[in-house]
Amino acid sequence: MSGSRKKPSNRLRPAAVSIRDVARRAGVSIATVSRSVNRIPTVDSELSRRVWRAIDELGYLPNTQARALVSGRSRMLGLIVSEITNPFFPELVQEFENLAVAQGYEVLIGSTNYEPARTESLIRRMLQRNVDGVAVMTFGIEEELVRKLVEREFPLVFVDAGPDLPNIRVLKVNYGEGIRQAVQHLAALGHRSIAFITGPLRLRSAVARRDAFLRSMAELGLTVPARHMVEGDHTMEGGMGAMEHLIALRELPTAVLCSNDMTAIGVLHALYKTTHNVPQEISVVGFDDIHLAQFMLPPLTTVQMSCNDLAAAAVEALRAGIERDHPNAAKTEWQIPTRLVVRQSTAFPRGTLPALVERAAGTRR
Amino acid sequence: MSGSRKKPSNRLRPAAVSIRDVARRAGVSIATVSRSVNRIPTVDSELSRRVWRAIDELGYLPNTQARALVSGRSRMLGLIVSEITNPFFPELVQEFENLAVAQGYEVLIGSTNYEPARTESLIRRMLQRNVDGVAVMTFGIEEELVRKLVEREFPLVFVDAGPDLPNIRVLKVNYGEGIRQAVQHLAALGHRSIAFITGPLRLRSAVARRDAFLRSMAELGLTVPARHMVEGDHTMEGGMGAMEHLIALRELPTAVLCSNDMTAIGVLHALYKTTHNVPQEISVVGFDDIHLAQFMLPPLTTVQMSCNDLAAAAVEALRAGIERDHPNAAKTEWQIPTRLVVRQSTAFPRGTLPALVERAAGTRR
DNA sequence: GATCCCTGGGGAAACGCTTTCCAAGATCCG
DNA sequence: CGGATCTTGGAAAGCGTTTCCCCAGGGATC
Repeated sequence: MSGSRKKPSNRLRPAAVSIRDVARRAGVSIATVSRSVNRIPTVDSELSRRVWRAIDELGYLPNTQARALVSGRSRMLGLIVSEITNPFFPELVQEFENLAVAQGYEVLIGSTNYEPARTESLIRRMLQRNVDGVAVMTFGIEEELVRKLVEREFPLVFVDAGPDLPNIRVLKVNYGEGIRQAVQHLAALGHRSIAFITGPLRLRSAVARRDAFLRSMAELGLTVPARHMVEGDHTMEGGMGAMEHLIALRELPTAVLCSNDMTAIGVLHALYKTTHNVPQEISVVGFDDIHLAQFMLPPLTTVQMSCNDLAAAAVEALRAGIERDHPNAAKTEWQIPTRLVVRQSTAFPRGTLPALVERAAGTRR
Repeated sequence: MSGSRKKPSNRLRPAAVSIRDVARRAGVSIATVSRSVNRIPTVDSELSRRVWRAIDELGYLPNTQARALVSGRSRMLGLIVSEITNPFFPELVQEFENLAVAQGYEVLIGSTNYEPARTESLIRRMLQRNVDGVAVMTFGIEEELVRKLVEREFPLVFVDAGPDLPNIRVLKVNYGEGIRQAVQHLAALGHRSIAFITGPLRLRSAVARRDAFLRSMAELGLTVPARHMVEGDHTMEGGMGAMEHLIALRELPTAVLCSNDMTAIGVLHALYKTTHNVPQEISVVGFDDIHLAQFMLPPLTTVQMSCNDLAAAAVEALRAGIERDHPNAAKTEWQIPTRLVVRQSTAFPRGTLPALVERAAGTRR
C-alpha cells in the first residue's frame, strides 16, 4: 500500500507556530510543552523554563480551536442585542466582552434590529460556530427554536422573561423601582399630567416599563388618559414622532417619561424644533442612563439601568449554565436594580407657583 | 490489546445534530449528505430531496468548525475599533458584520480604548481564534507584531496608513476633500477666526484631519494662531474640556471645527453651560456624520465619512487578502471619500452685516 | 547489591465533524 | 454481453491540542 501517499497540505500561507515547533526548539516532547503551558506542577522547572523561553522566542500562541476540539467546549459566547447602534448596547457589549475575555471566552455579537427572523438566524449562526451559550438581550424569538435548545440543555440567558420553559436563566430587571422614583420625582415637583412614550410593544421589556409606569401613576392616584400613552420604537425618530403627536394634542402634558434615552433624545429634538423649552415648559425623563444622557441639552434626568450590572449578571448566568461545577449552577434568576438620576431636564411645571417664584428671583437653571 | 478501550465522551450535553444523523435519517451515506449540502450536481435528485427533508426535520446545521478543519480557513474576521462606545463605531460594526455575514464570515470585534497594549492583546486573541484576517480601524499597534504577521502573509487591513510594510492593505480616507468643504463653507459665511479641536494625536487619523484643516486654511490665506488649535481625545468630555479652554481665551473664535462628532457634542455642551448660543454666537462643525448628529440641538453641520463605504472597503480588502483568486487580490489601496453636510450649527459670525440683517428681518433659524 | 516504588517525560491515540478520494456497483448503450 | 459512464458508499485525511499509558531512571529499603 502506498504508505507515502500524502496529500499536499491545503494551507494557504506559512503556518502559525505550533506546539510541535516549540517542542523541537526546547528539545522536549509536545506533551511536556502542553503540561508547561497548562502549568501542571509535575514538570521539571528547568525543562519548563526552556519551554517558556522557546514560546517567547517563537511567539507561540496555543490554538484555541484545537483546544476546543479536545475539551468539547469552544469557549465562545453569543450575545444578541436589539440594535447595536443604540448607544446603550455598545456600553453593554463592551462590559460583557471585558468580563467574558477575563474568563477566557470570546464573544460573537449579533444585532436583531427588532426583527424576530433575524434573531433566529443569529442563533443559528452562533450554533454553527459552536458557541457554549447565548445571552439574548432582546425579545422576539420563536419559541420552537428555544424549546429545541432547552432540550439539548443548551445554556440560554434572557432579559426580563424568557419563554416559559425550565432550564432557562433570566435577568429580572426591577423596572418598578426606578420608574416609581421617576414618577414620584415628577409628582413631587407638581406634575399631574404625565405622558409616557413606550418602546416597541412586542418587546417584553417595553411592556414591562409601560406597566411599571402605569402602576406607579395608579399608586399616586394619578390617571393617564389614553392619548397620553404613545407608542415609540426606542429610536430617536420614534421619540420625535411620538412627541410631535403629543404636541398636536389640544392639551400638552407637563412632563413626558420615555421608555429609553434614545426616545427622550428624539423628544428633546421635537421640542426644540417647536421652540418648547425644556424643562421650563415641559419636563422630560429618559430610561437607561446611557453615557450620552448627561451631555444632552439640557442634561437628561433618567432612570439608570447599569449596563455593568447587566453584563456581569449575563456573563455569570451563562457561566453557571456552561461550567458544570459553577457555584451558581442552580440559580435561575438574577435581579437587576434601577434608580433615578436627576439632572436638568425636569423642573416645576409651567405656571405653577414654585416656577413663578423661581423665575421672579432670577434663578437660572 | 484492549481493542474496546473507549474513553467516555467528554461532551457536556446532548450532542447537536450531525451529518451522521442526517445520513441515517435519509438512508444515505454521509458523503451523499455532504454533496447535497454543497449542491454538487452529480447527486440524484430523489436522494437529494430525501437529504433535504431529513435536514429540515432534524434541524441540522453544518458545523463550521469542522468545515474550517478541512478547508484550513476559519471564515472568521477580526475587526478592531478604537472605542465601541463612540457611536461611529457601532454603525461601522453593523455594516461590516452585515457584509461579512453575507459572504459567510463571522466577525470577532475588539475595542482598543486607545491603548496600544490592548490592540496587541486583541490581535493575539484573534490569532488564537484562527481568524482569516484582521481589519484595524484605529492606530497604535506595535510594528514588531505586524511585521511578524506580514511575514506569514497574514491578511491585515489598516485605515489611513499602516506600518510601512509590503503586503498590507490600506483604506485611504480623503480627509482633505470634506474638510476643505467645511472650511470654505465657514469662510464663505464670513468666518476668519476658526479654531480646531483635534483628536488624540497619537492616532494617525487625528493627525491627518488636523493637517487637512491647516492646509485648507492656508489655501484661503487664513492663519491659525496656536491657541486656536486645541487637543481633544475624540470623546464628549474631551470636546467639552477643549471648548472650555477656548472660552477662557480673551478672544473667542467665531467658529470651531472638531475632529469628530463626539467632540462637537462636547463642544455644544460646553457652550450651552456658558449660555453661548449656537450658531448665533459661534458656529460648530463636526466630523463623521454619526446618526446622532442630526438630532443634536441644533442639528450638527458635519463632514460625512460614510461608514458604509468604509465597511464595504474593509470587507473587500480583507477578502482580497484571504481568497486566493479574488479579483482585487493585487489591490492595496481603497479610497474613501468625505463630504460636507450642512445643517444648523453653522451661521454668519456674530456682529457681521448678514447676521444683523437677518436678525432685523426676524428670520428664525 | 538487588528489588521495589515513585516520579517525570515521551510516544501516540483521541477528540469532532466534515470533505474528498477511491473503488465498487449500477445503468446504459452499442 | 461487454465496456464506458455515472452515482454512491466506505474510509481516510485534516487540524493541534490534551491526555493516557508506559518506560526509564533514581532513590530508598531490605
